[in-house]
Parts: sequence; C-alpha cells; structure tokens
Amino acid sequence: MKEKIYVHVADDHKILIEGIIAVINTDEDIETIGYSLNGKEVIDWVNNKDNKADVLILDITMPVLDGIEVLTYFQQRNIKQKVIILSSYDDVKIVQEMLSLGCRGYITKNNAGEHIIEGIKAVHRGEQYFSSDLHKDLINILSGHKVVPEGEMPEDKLLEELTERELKVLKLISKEFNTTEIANTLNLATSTVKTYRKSLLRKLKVKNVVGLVMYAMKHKII
Amino acid sequence: MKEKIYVHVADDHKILIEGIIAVINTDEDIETIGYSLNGKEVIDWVNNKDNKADVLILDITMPVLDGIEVLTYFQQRNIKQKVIILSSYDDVKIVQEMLSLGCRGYITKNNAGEHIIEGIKAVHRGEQYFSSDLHKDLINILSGHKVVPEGEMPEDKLLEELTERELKVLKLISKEFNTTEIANTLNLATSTVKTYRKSLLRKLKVKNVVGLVMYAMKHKII
DNA sequence: TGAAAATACCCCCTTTAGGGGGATTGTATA
DNA sequence: TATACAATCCCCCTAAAGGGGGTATTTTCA
Repeated sequence: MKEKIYVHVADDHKILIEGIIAVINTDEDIETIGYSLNGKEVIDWVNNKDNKADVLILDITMPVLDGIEVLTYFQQRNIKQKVIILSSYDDVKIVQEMLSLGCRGYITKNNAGEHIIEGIKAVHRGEQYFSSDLHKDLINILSGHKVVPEGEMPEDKLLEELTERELKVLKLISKEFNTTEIANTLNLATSTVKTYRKSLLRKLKVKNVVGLVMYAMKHKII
Repeated sequence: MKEKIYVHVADDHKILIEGIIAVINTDEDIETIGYSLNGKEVIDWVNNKDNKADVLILDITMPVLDGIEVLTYFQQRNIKQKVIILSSYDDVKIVQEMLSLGCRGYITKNNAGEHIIEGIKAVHRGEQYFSSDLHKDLINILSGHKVVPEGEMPEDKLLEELTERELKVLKLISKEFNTTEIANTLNLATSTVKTYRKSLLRKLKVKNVVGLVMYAMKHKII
C-alpha cells in the first residue's frame, strides 16, 4: 500500500476549509491533517514537532498573518512543507509574487474542486502545479513571448516591479499624503520623494497620481 | 415525516459550494438542489418551472451578475424564494443594504459552518437570521440608537449629493484626464471645470484628487 | 411665484505635481 | 572585480491643482 500524502489547510473561511476537506477526502491517497484559520495558526502548526503534513493549502487573504507573510516565514526558515496557494485572484502578477516567495502551486478558488487533488499530488512529487486558467499565461511569461488573450492588454506584464521604497510612497500617496507629508513620514528629503513619484509614474505607465491610485486599488496595495 | 427544505446555492467559488453542500447535507431536514456559479445562472434557475427550492444561499461577489443585482431582480418580480446572503464582509453597512434589498438572512463566511443550517431553518420558518458577530450591531441599528464603534465616522451619510455635472467631471478625473482635457471633452471653460473640482473636494470632504479617485472606486462610479 | 440649487464663467494667488536632467552612496551578484 | 540597481539627494523649469473670492443665467420645486 502506498504512503499517504498528509495535507494541512489554512483559510479564514471555515466553510471553505470544510469544502476542501470534503473534496480531498474523496481521494484515498490523501488525508487532511488539521486546519488553520489564520497565518498565526499556520506558523504554530509548522513549529509543532508532531506535525507530519507534507503539503499546505494556503489562502492569501487571512487575518492576523496573511499568506504572503506565512510564505516569507517559510522561506526564511527553510521549511520543508510544500505550499499550494489557494486564491481568489486569477492574476498572473500575484502568481509571480507567490512563486518568488517559494510556493509550489497556485490554484484559483474558481476551479479548486477539479484541480486540488491533482495539484496536491503534483507538488508532492516535487513538481509545480497551476490551475489551468493560469497555465497559458504562465507559459507565456516563462517562455517570454506573450500571446495576448484577445481584446485584453497584458498591462501588468509590461510593468516593471516596484521597489520597497516606491511601494511605501505609493501607499502614502493613496492616503492623500502630499510629497512633503510623505517626506516627513519617511524621514526623507522632498526631493527624494519626488524622485520616487516620478519613477512610479514611469514604471506603472500612468499619466498622473490618479493612475497611481487606480493601480494601487486594483492591485490591493491599499 | 417532516417536509424537507430545499436549498439552492450560488457562489462563484465551486469549492465553497462544495463545502456548503457538505455541511447542509449533514442535516436530514435540508436538501441541496443544484447550484449556480454566477448571478445569471441564478436568474435562469429561478425562472425554471421545475425549480422547487425554498431557500437560496447567495454570495455577494459573483461574476456576470452579482448578488445585489440578483436581489434587485428578485425584488422587482416578487420572487417567493427566501434569500440568505453569504458574504465575506462582516460589515453592518452591507447588511443594511442587503436587508433593504429584501434578503432574509446574512451569514459571514467566517462562521458559516456553524450557522448555516440554523439560518436556513430560521428563514424557512419566516424569521430573519444573522450570524452572531453581526447581531449586536444590528440590534443597535434597528433599535435606532447606534453605538458608533469608536473612532469611526458614518462617512457616507454626511456627504452632500453630487450633481450630474460634478459626477461627470469625477468620472473623467478618474480616467486620468486633467482639467483642460475635461473642459474640452465637456465643452466647458477650464474655469468651470476648476469650479467643479473644488466643489467635489468640498462635498466629498477629501484633501485632493487622490481622495476623489478613492471615493469613485469605493462607490463604483468608475 | 419665489427661493434654492445647478450650471457656467471670471479673477488672483499659492502650493503641488511632474518633466528632465545629474550625482552619490552602498550592496548584491554575476 | 565590474556592473547593476536601490536609495538618497540636488538643480531648473513648466503645468496643474487647489484656495478664496465673485457674477450671471437657468432650472427645479415647494
């Protein structure tokens, strides 16, 4: 008899956890072993000696500590468990971010039911797994030549990544802070903040502060 | 033997539907009867002669048609099925809106597992049902004397209404148009547009264009 | 019918944003 | 070790936003 795969599920919506467990348990090779309702619980779980899970299903948006923070923690301590992100966002940008934080799979909640078992098995084998909607986009990115999914601009694709400082400035801009106020908040010269504003406009390819705020809202930076 | 309660579930995340069905089916008095992945499917379902569901579990955020639009449709045609909103938002403001649109219950996804069966039975009996987190807030509201959750302003209520012209200017601002471009688009003098900008800032009580855009996005003006 | 509100325009003035350069550190990494 | 890039600051200049007034129509509606 084959060794079972043990899975831990983390999501702030209990009902969703119940759904995932119900689906997972239909497969005889996989067994769920506990769940967490926030990132703090995940950290506690991973630090527990008795924990014998192989794969972690992790939601991005959670209270206390979110999925990003959990992944960062995992990365810093070199945690062995493999992580599959379960997310509402079917957004390549976010997938990229999660990948850079070391997750092994990314499944959208839309089609989790069909893909989750397949995904768990794949990452347990050491492969990467992405639910199909994302697949083609990712292939495009990884292979460099992007096939535009007709009628849509691959806007995000073209955008340069923001640095930590730029991100902070963007967040403060979104709080209606002006350049002087941002400078005071971050203990910088106004000239520095102006430089960041200019690079934000350039990198995000927008005309003015309005475009910056729209970007920030769309990408849930605020 | 008691008559069963038939329930239809609508949510854009299939996995969540599976969770709900799994929970609901643990109760022998309730049976799930189909599901919808978006508002359009709900409308189609309700217009189907064979549909014999009594209660609809409805997510707010869905593609094609969202929960609000579905409730509006129900209200306009006097649909007999009782609706329980299943939402991520634990926000009294939203509960109020849903209530005004005729929903009978409101359960947050956080504690859906524990309350959904109770909720279904309650609304089927003709009662209203709210998951407990919201209960005390709602009692405050319905009893008239609202205990403001310290530090928060009931912002929207205080805002003056925008005129048609102001709204148009706001929409164009949100498209990254500057004053001159707005003036040209609307065939107005730039001075006129400046006047509207000023009254927008005053009416919406925000500091600058960033606040205007945030307001526009929050209220889905754009 | 009369007051209020919406629409449209004007003035002056200050502050802020944005465009286009350039420079210096320090760190990471190929 | 060379190079790239983040982070920090500077200059000059123009464009745009915003603050504070004012005026004249027209529309709305109690």
